[in-house]
Amino acid sequence: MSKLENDGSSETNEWTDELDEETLFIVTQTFKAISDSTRIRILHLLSKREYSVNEIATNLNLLQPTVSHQLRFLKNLRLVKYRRVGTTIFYTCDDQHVMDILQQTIEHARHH
Amino acid sequence: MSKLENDGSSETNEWTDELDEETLFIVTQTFKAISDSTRIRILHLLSKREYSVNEIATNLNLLQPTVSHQLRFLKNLRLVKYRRVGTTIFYTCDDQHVMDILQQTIEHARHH
DNA sequence: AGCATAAATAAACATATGATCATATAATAA
DNA sequence: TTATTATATGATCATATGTTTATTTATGCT
Repeated sequence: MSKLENDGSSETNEWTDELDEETLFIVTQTFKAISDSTRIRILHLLSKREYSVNEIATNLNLLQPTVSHQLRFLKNLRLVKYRRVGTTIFYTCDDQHVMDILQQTIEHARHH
Repeated sequence: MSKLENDGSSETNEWTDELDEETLFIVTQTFKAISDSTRIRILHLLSKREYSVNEIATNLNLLQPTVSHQLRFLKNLRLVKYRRVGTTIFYTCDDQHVMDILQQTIEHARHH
């Protein structure tokens, strides 16, 4: 039996398994999302409460289109979601796993 | 008192604290290291046991300079370490925190 | 020393990425 | 409908990143 197959007859140790293309893609995309300082600052801000695009721009001293662009990136990866109130759009975090990893790593970095 | 200062008179909630530049830099660098498919494949391979540069290249079907290049990146961030045996250099993982996060995220990605 | 093997480095190139400026769209109010 | 506000989108540009080819360095062997 090739090591790419698995008939279920034995324990599967996921840690030592080969990485398939799709998994690899998801993982790279996930980490790319949180490997840019602007996106990290946005996510970190949103971890507190919801913010509108303009509020994010003001708070982080960024241009509105910059924020909008990065929010689209985060939205495509379903890391944030939004709700509309009139012409204003409020964004919030939508992936606890990623936020946990981010927070974990921020604390790890601070302690060094 | 500015919010950048802290006299220790109150509880410090690190989650809501501002992100200082240095922390931000460390975090971005850390995630950049694991947001490239080649580096992920190398780290994933090294999670099993130590490998020489050539073994990595052969296993992952990469050119030797490509592997060497990425290992230097990982070494600079102290994510891997090495030992020399003659002309051969064996690399191993050297950051359990990052390896944990990587493995966590691989499993998270696989389950979707 | 001369040669072979393993790894590192340098230079060149193509591609990806993020910020910015200008403009378009959407919702609301007058 | 027109004006206003908030957000999104498109185009451009500069920079960053990853791979490749060629070469260099380091070690060990005869």
